[in-house]
Amino acid sequence: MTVTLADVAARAQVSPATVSRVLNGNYPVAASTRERVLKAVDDLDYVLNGPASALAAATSDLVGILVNDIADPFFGIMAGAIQSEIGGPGGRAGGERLAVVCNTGGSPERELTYLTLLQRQRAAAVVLTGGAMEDAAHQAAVAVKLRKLAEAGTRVVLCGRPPAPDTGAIALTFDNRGGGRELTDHLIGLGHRRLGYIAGPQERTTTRHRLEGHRAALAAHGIEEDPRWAVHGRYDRQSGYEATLELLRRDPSLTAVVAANDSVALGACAALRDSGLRIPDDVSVAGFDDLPFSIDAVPALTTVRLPLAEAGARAGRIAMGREEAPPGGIATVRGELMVRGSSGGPRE
Amino acid sequence: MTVTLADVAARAQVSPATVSRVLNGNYPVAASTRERVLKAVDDLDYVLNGPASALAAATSDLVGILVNDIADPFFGIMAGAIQSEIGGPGGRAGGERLAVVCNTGGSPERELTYLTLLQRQRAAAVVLTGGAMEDAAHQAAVAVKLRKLAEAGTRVVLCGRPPAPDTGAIALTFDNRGGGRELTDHLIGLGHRRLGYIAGPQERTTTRHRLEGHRAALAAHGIEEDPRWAVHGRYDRQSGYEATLELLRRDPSLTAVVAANDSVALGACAALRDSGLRIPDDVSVAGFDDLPFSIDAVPALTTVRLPLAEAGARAGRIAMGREEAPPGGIATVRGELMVRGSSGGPRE
DNA sequence: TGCGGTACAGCAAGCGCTTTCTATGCAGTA
DNA sequence: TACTGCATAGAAAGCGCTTGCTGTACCGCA
Repeated sequence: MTVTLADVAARAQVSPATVSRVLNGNYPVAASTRERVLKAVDDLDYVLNGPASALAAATSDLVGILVNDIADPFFGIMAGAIQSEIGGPGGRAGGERLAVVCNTGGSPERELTYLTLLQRQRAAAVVLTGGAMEDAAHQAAVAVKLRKLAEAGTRVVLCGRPPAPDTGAIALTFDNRGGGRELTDHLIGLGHRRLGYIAGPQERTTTRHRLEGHRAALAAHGIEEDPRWAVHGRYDRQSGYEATLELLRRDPSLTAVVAANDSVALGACAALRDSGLRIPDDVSVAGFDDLPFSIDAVPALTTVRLPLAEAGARAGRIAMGREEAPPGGIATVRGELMVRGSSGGPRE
Repeated sequence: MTVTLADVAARAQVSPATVSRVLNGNYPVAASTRERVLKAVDDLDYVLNGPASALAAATSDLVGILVNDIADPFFGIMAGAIQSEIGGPGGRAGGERLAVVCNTGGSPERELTYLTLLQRQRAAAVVLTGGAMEDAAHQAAVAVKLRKLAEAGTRVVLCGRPPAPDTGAIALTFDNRGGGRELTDHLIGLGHRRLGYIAGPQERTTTRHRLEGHRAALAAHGIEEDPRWAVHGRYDRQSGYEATLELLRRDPSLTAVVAANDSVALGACAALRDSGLRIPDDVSVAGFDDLPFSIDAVPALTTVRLPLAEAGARAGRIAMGREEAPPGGIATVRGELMVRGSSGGPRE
């Protein structure tokens, strides 16, 4: 049937132990022997049995990356950066690792199940990306899992996600609150006083933090927020489109719309245009994240750039133990305000 | 240390065999015993050892999805659809599977390494998405691997990728040639005679097929292509921007630019605008794929819609054996021309 | 010449699970 | 009462690999 270590050993006239050592390169083997073994491996097209190896060595070369929505470039960019550092194939260092990304679709159950699955596989490391759900029970369940993983020797890193106290997880957190505040500060600075806000899904840390930043800016400038000015939706374009129409219906006098992210902002732009409003002359629009397409919006989107690739790369290195964890196990990654054409002074 | 099957067995006062049977549910176990076992599992927080299980059962619950660029929604959308059908957690059927996506970054070596890694893990199925590299040696190497995988019982499905003859792989192929042809037909129909083409990376089936479709349309209308009209680049926005400037430099009289995909088209739009040209009044632009953001371009992008999610879902079902393979193991998935604002008649 | 040291190579004991085969108990049947 | 058959449960043999420990040469040095 399939070729085993023993087959290779037989062909190379050595013991299985020697073959294993040649393959792992962690024990001295005479050059001539090594060559003989390698030749046999090649001749037989031998492929190591991963599960058997993992079982015997009590380690695995699997690294899991959890994302909320794999179809969203926000996660894709981070995942790509993480994966490239994990070394996967082609990465610089060490044994080859299977860096795999798992799509939770924003579902708490799936998140938990994936964690269990990775725990089952005795993953070498796990990176969780993006905002967390705020349901208390779920958070507790995740915390327990993370602690278990850490105890079992799996390195756990959070990238773009708030810290999980007492779990041993390293956190690279995005300063969503600060970014949101800066963005709204900018709009207020331009003279806006009536700002709509399209928030992301309820019960998500990212959603809440960005909204809090927005409100902090309003408060700092003594602007009282009208409850009609905030709408919740999903993190996608269509949601932005619908929410904007709703906002316009509720209060046509709005002069600016702040969106939870760039995709939502794009939908907002479309809705405004379809409503016969010019950007930014009639209404200013702002996004968040600065995804690649945002600069191509017309006008180009004012937004907050998050260093997704850099943060992902760093998370990947930390997960691989190739970079030291930040002091206290927590680092805050700041965004950068990108002022572009979609924001301008309010109409008269 | 970690809890094992034996620990659970001891606590439930049964043999390890019984615990295994309860967990796998493939053998009659008295209800009372089952409950006792389940309780013990719960009490001890037992988590199955994946590698051990895979070794003993000679099967694995891993399913691999290979993508060329995880940061590109083109792949993200397909991967998400595949994964949701694989069942991963939350999926409808059967035992939980770990659907993992692997990012090759378009590198042949990484593609091969990932295949080996998945082979090593004795993956239950593998789905390869997107265009293939056209290097003969590489294609042969991949073919060999795919055959090996198939022989070892791994189901192999190609999604949006040309068939791989004699490998036993099921192929769901996109009709890139037909789509490209239809798109250019449309532009020619509008009156264009001088069309620039921004192709994707060399040596990629997708690149070649789309370009062939374009040329077939030109030929069908008796238009002789000027060699200056085609430029190769990457599948991203920046590449589209640069290529468009180059195209404009080579021949300012072009009245239309056809891009290899939507991201490239977006870059093209930006370059045209920055060059003081209006779309579509001065130059028409067309993309390919119809990614979500394409409709938000200004003007909205004329493009070819590929049913990425549908194809992915189908590939996922086939990989899980939940849907029958198409006759002959090959199915062609057609695109649909989406005529929007970015294309219009040529300027005088 | 003899002995410690070094450099390899092999033996064999698991790693934690699955599964075949073999009990065992008890109900049903003759 | 004796026997067959079914429903469960357990014993034990691996699955293919890693690794601690045990040789066995052979070298250098005293």
